[in-house]
Amino acid sequence: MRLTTKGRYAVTAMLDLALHCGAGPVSLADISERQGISLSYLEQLFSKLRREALVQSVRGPGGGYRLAVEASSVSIAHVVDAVSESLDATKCQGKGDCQDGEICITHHLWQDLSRQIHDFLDGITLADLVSRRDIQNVCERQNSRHFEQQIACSDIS
Amino acid sequence: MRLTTKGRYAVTAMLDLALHCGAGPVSLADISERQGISLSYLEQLFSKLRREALVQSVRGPGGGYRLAVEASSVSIAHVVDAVSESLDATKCQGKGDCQDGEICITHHLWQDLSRQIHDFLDGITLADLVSRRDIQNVCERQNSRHFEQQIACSDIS
DNA sequence: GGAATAGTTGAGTAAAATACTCAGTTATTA
DNA sequence: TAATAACTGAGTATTTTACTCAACTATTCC
Repeated sequence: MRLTTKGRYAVTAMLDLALHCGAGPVSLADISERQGISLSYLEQLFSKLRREALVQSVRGPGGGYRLAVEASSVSIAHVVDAVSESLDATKCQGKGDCQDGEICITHHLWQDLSRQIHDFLDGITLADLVSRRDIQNVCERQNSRHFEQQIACSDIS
Repeated sequence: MRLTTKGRYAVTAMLDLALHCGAGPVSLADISERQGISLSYLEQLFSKLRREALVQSVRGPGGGYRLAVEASSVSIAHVVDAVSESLDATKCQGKGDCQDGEICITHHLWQDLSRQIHDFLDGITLADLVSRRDIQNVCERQNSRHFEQQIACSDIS
């Protein structure tokens, strides 16, 4: 199992999208600047997020991305999964052939851990995060650095 | 955060130790054979486990390793930690300087997840695993492949 | 005392994954 | 038609993983 920059970036970008979706599509350039993620890397991640039907794209000037479904329907587990970071902690990806085709001695332990992590992240949606005070604070600080696109985080329902 | 082969191997080896500690020290060669882990790699891992005072070594013929403390006092979190796999899911290792010296928008989420994982693995000890029926079954199968060292898993209290 | 055993240490390394960059294309709008 | 911004695929530097190898030290048994 691994939760690295890729999964973290995907969640960060999706949350940025959810926080700024009040005024039409959000461009990757904006997300890149606000969240400090390379534009080219975002393009790769959003390619996967779009294939998983988590976001919709709008091309051309003024275009960008918007959530394909409501923020309250997007779980963090789904986002991490979409960029193909496995939340599975077992060696065998749950198949049970960890040691010479048979189950290894710690298989059930990692299986239990995987369930624990998945259940936790599946129980949190983007909407949950948007409504958190600590996250709104960080968002406002990020906005205040970019006057040209100052959309209050609290604009979003 | 990452939980890869390194952490899994460490837990597997420690569990093997706990399951076979009935008859004196257990050699890394035995663990290597039973669990399918390279001997040289085990040496590296046990070097760390010894520094963390989780195991004691006995040199010379008939030597090997034994648990330095009771199996009921060794949590899985401690073992994973000993081989320096971080269970922390944040980018900043909990410091809160994830984005240009300030907190990033998803910091608290990853912090919550880290606590979740840590609490889960800290609540499980080697003794807990030793007493699990499914693990005893796997252990017995592994033993039956090595007649020369057939010590029933159930020998251990 | 000498041989065998088994832990101890440090350096090195092949393979894989991560985290990107770059160059170019396509669709849309002003 | 020019500008914008999504889309795509190939390539690549860096890091990490998962080891190997070689040498050394301590202990036990004969």
